[in-house]
Amino acid sequence: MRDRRAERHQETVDEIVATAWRLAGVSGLAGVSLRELAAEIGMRPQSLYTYFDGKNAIYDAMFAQGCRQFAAGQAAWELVGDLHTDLRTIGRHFVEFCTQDPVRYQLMFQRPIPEFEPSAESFAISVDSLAAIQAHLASLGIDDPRDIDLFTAIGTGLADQQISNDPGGDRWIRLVDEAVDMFVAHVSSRARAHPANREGQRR
Amino acid sequence: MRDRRAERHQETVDEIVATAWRLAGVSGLAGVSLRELAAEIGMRPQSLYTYFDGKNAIYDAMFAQGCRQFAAGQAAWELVGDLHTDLRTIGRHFVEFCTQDPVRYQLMFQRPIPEFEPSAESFAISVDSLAAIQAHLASLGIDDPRDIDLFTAIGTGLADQQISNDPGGDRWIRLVDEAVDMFVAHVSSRARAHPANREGQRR
DNA sequence: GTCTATATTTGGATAGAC
DNA sequence: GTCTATCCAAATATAGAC
Repeated sequence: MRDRRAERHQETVDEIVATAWRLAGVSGLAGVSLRELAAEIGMRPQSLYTYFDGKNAIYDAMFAQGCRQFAAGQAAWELVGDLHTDLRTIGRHFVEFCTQDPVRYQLMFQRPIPEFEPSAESFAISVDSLAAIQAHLASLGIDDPRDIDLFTAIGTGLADQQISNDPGGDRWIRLVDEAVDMFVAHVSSRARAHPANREGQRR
Repeated sequence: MRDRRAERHQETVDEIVATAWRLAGVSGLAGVSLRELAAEIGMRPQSLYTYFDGKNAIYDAMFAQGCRQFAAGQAAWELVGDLHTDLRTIGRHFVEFCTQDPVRYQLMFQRPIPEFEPSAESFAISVDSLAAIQAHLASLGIDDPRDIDLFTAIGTGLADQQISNDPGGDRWIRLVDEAVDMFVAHVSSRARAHPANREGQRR
C-alpha cells in the first residue's frame, strides 16, 4: 500500500529544493541561507536537518535535479540523423536549457561555490547525458575531440553571453542557427579538403 | 614634493586589493571576508575601513583594476588592418586574458555577487575597451551587430569552457585560431553570397 | 517530525582612545 | 592610521524535549 509518510517526506524535500532554487535566483547560489529557506516554508532552520544533512546536501539535490531535467529534455529530442538538422536541434535545446534558468546553468556548468562538489551519484547523471550527445555526434561523423570541444564552446558561449549581457532577452539565442551553420560549414569544408584524414591519420 | 603619506596609503590600498584577489581565488569571490583579509595583511578588520568604505568598495576596486589590466593589454595589441590577422590577435588576447585569472573573468564578465554593482566610474573603463574593439572591427568591415555578438560568444565560450572544464590547461585555448578561421570564413562567405546587403539592406 | 534551547563561528560595521 | 572594545546580525549545526 502507499506509504503516506514517505510521500509527505518527499513532498517536503521537493519543497525545500524548489525554495532553494527560488532563493538562489534572488541572492545568488552562495547567498542561500538555511534560515531564510526555513522561514520561507514555515519551518525552523534546525528542522531542515531532518531532510538534508546540511547545505551542501541541498546543493547536491539541486545539481541532481538540474541534471535530471536536462536528461528529460534530451530524451525528447527528435534527432533525424542529419548532421545539420540535428546540430541545430541540439544547439537550440542546449542554449534554451541554459538560458531558461541562469542559476541552474551556474550550478551545473560552472563552479560558483568552491567548497561544493557534486556527489558521485549526481555527477553520474550528467556524465550519461554528455556521453549520449558525444555518441550521437560520432554517429554523424563528428568524432574529432577538437570539433566536439569547439561545438560545446559555441553553445556555452551563446548561453553565457545571453545570460550575462541580455538576461531575459534573445539577442544571442536567435544566433544559434547561424552559429550552427557556421560550425557545420567549417567541419564540412575541412572534410572536403582532406578526405583521407578521417580514417588514415594516426599521429 | 612627494607626498610620502599618500604613497604609503596607496601602497596599503594596493596590498588590500591584491590580497582580496588571492583570497577570492581560494574561497570564491563571495567567500572573501574582511576578517580574513585583514588577518592576511596583519591588520584588524576595522582598520580596513580607513581605506575602503566597505566590502563592495573593495569589489569595485578589483573590478576597476581588472578593467585597467585589460585596457593595458589592449593598448599593446599589434593590429595590422587585416581581418583574419587582427581577429586572431584579438581572440587570442581575449581568451588568454580571461583564462589567466578565472576569478577576474568571473568578476568582470559575469555577475557572481548579485548585490554588487560596479560603480559608474569603474564601468566606464570597460565600456571604453569594448567601444575600441567595436570600432576596429567596424574598420575591418564587421559592423553587423549580429556578427559582433557571434564573435564575442565564440570568445567567451572558449574562455568559459577552458576555465570550467580544463583549468590550468590549454584544451580550448589552442582552438582559438581555428575558431577565428571558422568565423572569418563564415562572414566572408556571406559577403560573397550577398554582396549588396552590406549597404543596401534597410529592414 | 518539529520544536526550544543553545553552541559556535563568522560576518560586516561603528565609536572612541591613542 | 591603528588599535581596543563592542555591537549586532546572520550563519551552520547539535542536543534533547515533546
